[in-house]
Formats: sequence, C-alpha cells, structure tokens
Amino acid sequence: MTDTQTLHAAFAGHIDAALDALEAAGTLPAGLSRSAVAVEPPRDLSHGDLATNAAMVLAKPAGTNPRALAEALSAQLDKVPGVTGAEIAGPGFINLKIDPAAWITELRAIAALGSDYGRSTIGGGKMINVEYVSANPTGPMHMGHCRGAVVGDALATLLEFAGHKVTREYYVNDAGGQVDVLARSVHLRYREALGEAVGEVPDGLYPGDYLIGVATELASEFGHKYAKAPEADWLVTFRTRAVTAMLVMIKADLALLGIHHDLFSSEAELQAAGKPEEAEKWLRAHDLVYDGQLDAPKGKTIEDWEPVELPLFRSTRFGDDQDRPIKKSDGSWTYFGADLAYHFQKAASADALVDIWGADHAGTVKRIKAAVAALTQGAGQEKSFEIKLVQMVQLLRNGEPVKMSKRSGNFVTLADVVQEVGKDVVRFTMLTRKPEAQMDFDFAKVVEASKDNPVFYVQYANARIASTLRKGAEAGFVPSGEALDQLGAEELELIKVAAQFPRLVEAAAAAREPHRVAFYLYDVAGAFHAYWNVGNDRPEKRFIVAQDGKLTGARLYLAAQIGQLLKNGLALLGVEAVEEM
RNA sequence: GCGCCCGUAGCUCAGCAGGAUAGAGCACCAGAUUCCUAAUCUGGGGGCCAUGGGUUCGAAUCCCGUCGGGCGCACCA
Repeated sequence: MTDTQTLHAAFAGHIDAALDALEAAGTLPAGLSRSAVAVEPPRDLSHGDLATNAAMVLAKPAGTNPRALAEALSAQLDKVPGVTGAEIAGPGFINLKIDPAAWITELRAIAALGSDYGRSTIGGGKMINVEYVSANPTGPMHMGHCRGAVVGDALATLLEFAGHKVTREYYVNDAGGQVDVLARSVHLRYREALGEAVGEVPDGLYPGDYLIGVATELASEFGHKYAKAPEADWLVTFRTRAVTAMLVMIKADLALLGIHHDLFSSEAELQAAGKPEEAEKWLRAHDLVYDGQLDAPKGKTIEDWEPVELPLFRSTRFGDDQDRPIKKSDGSWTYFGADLAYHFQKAASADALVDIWGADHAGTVKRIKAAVAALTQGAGQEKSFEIKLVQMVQLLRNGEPVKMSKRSGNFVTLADVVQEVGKDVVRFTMLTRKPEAQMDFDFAKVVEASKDNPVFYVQYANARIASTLRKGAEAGFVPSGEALDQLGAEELELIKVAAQFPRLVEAAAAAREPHRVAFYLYDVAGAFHAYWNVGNDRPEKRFIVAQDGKLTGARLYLAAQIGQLLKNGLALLGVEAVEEM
C-alpha cells in the first residue's frame, strides 16, 4: 500500500473533519450517524464538481433545518485547501468547486496506484464467505445456474477489492436422494457399457449422455462384478464415483466462465462428522426443535398424505408458515436439517456469510436464516448472514422458450452457451441488470446483437487506448506526467468520470451489487469515446499531436490511466480487457 | 389461498440505502470519416415512473391496498 490518497477518500475526510468542527462548536449534536452522508458529483455538472447531502441528511436528527446546517457546514468546507467555492443550493445541497489541479492529482493517483486504484479498505479485513453455484452434482452446469454463478463470482471479487477477506465456497449436495438416483442412472449405463441392451432410460433416472464416461470407466474397472449384484453392494461406490465425475465436469464448466471456488464442502462429510446431530441437540435444548406433526400441505393435494411425527424446527416463530422438519420419517436428514448445520459450521470461520440462491428457493430463506441466527447467537457469535436471491433466466431461442429440464436431458448447457456467445458476453450480460429482476436471454438476439453488446463498447474503449499507445510508441511518444497542466477542460471531464471509481466500488460492495460496476464502466467508456471523437473535428484534441511532444505525452498519460481504470473495473467483472478487437 | 421478487420511453434495462428539470442502449429521424480502429460520435422526437391512497419541506425510490407478470408453498433439493 502506498500513502497515495484518492480524491474520494480525501473529501470523505474533509467532510468528516468539517462535521467534527461543527460538533466541537456546538452547532451539531455529537454522535449522529454519518453513514448516509455522501460526496458525489452533482447530476448537473454546472452546479459544481462535487456535492454533499450532509446538511440534508443530518438536519432532521440534529433537530435543525437543512439550510441553517448547510450555512455552517459550507463555511467550514470553504476553508478546505483545494476548494475554490462552496455554495448552498436547492433544499440544502452544498456544491463544491474544486481547483482543477485536484483532477490532475487524481490522474497521478491512478498512475501511482495502478491495479490498486479503487481498492478500498472499508471491508476492514472482515472475512466474508460467499457461497454460490452449489448446483447438485448430478450433471453438467446448465444455463439456469449461470446467473447466480456470475453474480456470485463478481460479488466475491468486488468484496475482496473493497477490503474483505473472501472465501468462495461451493456446497456439494452429495447426500440426498438425487445422488442415489444418479448412482442408479450410472449403474444402468454401466450395464449398457458391458454390452447389455438396456433400452430407453426409464422415468426417474437421469437420461443424459454425460453419464456414459464414468459408467465406461466403472465397467472396465469392475467388469461384470456389479452387473447383477443387489443395489446395496454397489450404491455407495457408484455414487461416490459418479459425484466425483460430475464435479470434475462442473469445475470444467465453471472454468469456462473463469470461475474457481476456494472450497468445495461436502454435505455427506458434514453428516458423517455428526454436525447435524450437534445442531439438533442444541436446538432441542432451547425448545427450537420439538417432535410434532405437520399439517397437510396447502395449495396442493397429495394422495398418500399421512400425519407423521417428525422433529420440527419452530420456524413459525420467525414468520414462516409452518414448522419445518429437520429429519425425514426414515431418520435421515432433510436438506434443511443438514443445511442449518452447514451454515453454522461456515459461520465459525467467517465474520459474515453471503449466499447466492436461485429465486426458486426463496421460500426457504426465513427458516434457514432463523435457524442459523439462533445457532450462532447461541454460540455467542453475532454473524451477519445475507441471502441474495437471483431471479430466473428465461432462456429463449427466437422468442420461443427453451426447455431446461435436467430430467429430460434436454437442457441447454452452460458450455454450449459460452461456446456460442463467448464468456465475456455471458458475464457482462448477466451483470448488466440487477439480479432481483427476471431476465430473458434470447440466443438469437444475443448472438445477432453481439456487435451492439455493451461489453464490446467497453472493451473497444480499452482497445482504442491500447492502439493509441502503440501508435504513439511507434512515433516515439510515451506517456509522461511532465506536462499535465496542458490538459484542458475536455480532458478534465474524462478524469472526473474516472475519479468516481473509488466511491463506486465502496457503494457497490456495501450494497452487494456488482452490476453497478458494469454500468459505471459503460459510462466511462462513453466518456472516453466522446472525447475521442472530439479529435475528429478538432485535430488539436487528438491524443497524438505530432508537433507537440509534451502535450502528446500528457494525453497519452491520460489515455494510459483511463485504460488502467477500465482494466481494474473489468477485472472486477471477470471480463477480459482486450487490447485489440 | 399464503409468501417472496418484479412492473420506468415502442423494445431491453439503469436510476447509487428520498433530494435539485426522470436516464442509457436498441429502433426511428437528421448529421459527422482528407481521422490515432465509424465496433465511434453529435443532435432530435418519444415517459401521469402499472394504479389508488399514506408518510414529509420533497417520493420512481419508504408504507398500505388494487391490478398485471414470475417464482415458491412434500419428509424434494
């Protein structure tokens, strides 16, 4: 870390100091929360370079009116070095005009910090566990998993950049009924590999071809040993081998998107270690688990419904419709029963948990949060546990829905999509909308419109910069910070957009919203392209002005720093910063 | 029936934990290439922010109702 400070950090400090001064003078009551205070460029740039809402957000808790507080605060801010004017406007905004030299300083900060420009310490080294993907290990990744995978991955990177220690975790559901189905499906393919005519894959088994590989391996390894053997003889072996094979495939699929987890946690191992029993014991001792009967399900009729006594978690106390079983009638753990123990275990090695879930699991949020909160508090830990729901992606081809059913084997794999439209397009498309809104992903449109895809707009800006630097170098010009005072108003506008990056990173990380980074980069690219085109009409505004080496050096320096910014931003999204297109 | 999410321009979507005259892309119209990649840029038309109330100095943003769309509501995962 260097002691180079960004403009954003400096002004956050200035506002803080000014508020301290008001507190000392008795103008402002001490101890008010300043978390809502923001310094940002005003929407209308004619209002100034920076604006703060401090007077407005603090007026109410301070028991005064915004204008009066703004008067006092602007008097303080007027004294800050580098501020050339502080004006009160509208309902109580304070608009600051800044010495243009400050923008040049910011440009130098980008150069000094390089790939660390925008990196923040607001995370304070807090350890956050981000769990995402966690698809069942029963087949390859399909498009339904894609959005959560990309959002989770980008969020993890963003949190790291904002000063957190991050663990990227994948929870492997290798203990439920679906992996037994997987084992049986592989057994069928195993018999097939041994030459048996198995016919069509029966209903209830996974029909996909992707099981043939592992089945063939098992056939050559074990021969006919298990062909006629009772299930009990081979189930565990086949299940273990199949899950391992599926995970290899899943990891390869994720790698296509540039996604790599730090940790794969096994549900089966968790259960073998007795973690759910420990959790149950504690919950029973605190009257959060009891033996009881469930009501018949509502909204659905089930023919063979029978009331059974099960261990139930009192989730109705936490707003759930119904208490929820942690064990099945055969004594095995429900998904929920194992999951609460899993999250409790995760919480022991992290300060905060973030889960990325598909919206189809929304109904289980209340119970798991309640159970985990009870367990962690019981253990004397207050752990934040957030669940971010990612809405469904409706996959279309020419406006027609594409079926995504793992059962039928007729699903669109993630690998197919990445192959068809490219990793960067997939990632950027998934990240240019907020995750809680549903989205359509139409192949035809995405492929056809790929030339207009925003990702190329951003990448093109970076490629143009790279190209300019190359051309400059050919002509004997290199970026130089020597004559930056020659940069004019148009160049400063570009730097102002760039200077928002540190603030944006912090806001996006705090809100757990990586999509803001994508939209911001689009703005930066837009500002760059706009500036570039000024040079079309006015050759003296081009980056390379052959007869003026000093000016060219300064412009190339600017270009290089905008390029650095784009690289830093694209890295957060996991999108390549290509240098040539 | 109940719970969660969404409803902003013709289409696809932003709108940063209420704030200064609602934004962008696509599409449409009118322009800009003796130029460092036009995969770009400049300008224009187009919105009772689904709807009805409420909270307050101030609401697309917060709260409640209604309508519309999605997801979920088994000891599945």
